[in-house]
Amino acid sequence: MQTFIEKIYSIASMIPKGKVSTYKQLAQLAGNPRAYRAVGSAMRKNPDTTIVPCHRVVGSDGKMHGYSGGEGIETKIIKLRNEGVKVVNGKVNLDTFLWNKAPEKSL
DNA sequence: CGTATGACTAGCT
DNA sequence: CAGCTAGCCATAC
Repeated sequence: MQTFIEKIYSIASMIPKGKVSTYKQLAQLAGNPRAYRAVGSAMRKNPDTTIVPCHRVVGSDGKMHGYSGGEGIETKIIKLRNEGVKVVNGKVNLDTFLWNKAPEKSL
């Protein structure tokens, strides 16, 4: 059993390209929907952005709160756009880019 | 073990 | 809509 944070890394690392997830979402998948605060701490201390695409993690409103890499938010937005995610007004349309942990086969 | 911090979220003004 | 407060959890010191 690793720390809660390590679990977060594992989940965050499996977020598909062109999709984003929220801190609360990760907390839920980790098993602690109330630990979204710890999720943010994990991202902040993230050991490697290459294995932990924290730039694909945004807030509940699709808004980004911070980023430890590059220029910070700026870099985060650029990375998302490079992944195909449209960032408008510094926010992401969760209705379109929110990562569904269970991609339904039909809709 | 207790205190302090943080990339959060929801509610109120 | 924007700004602030309170509640919340895990980690670091």
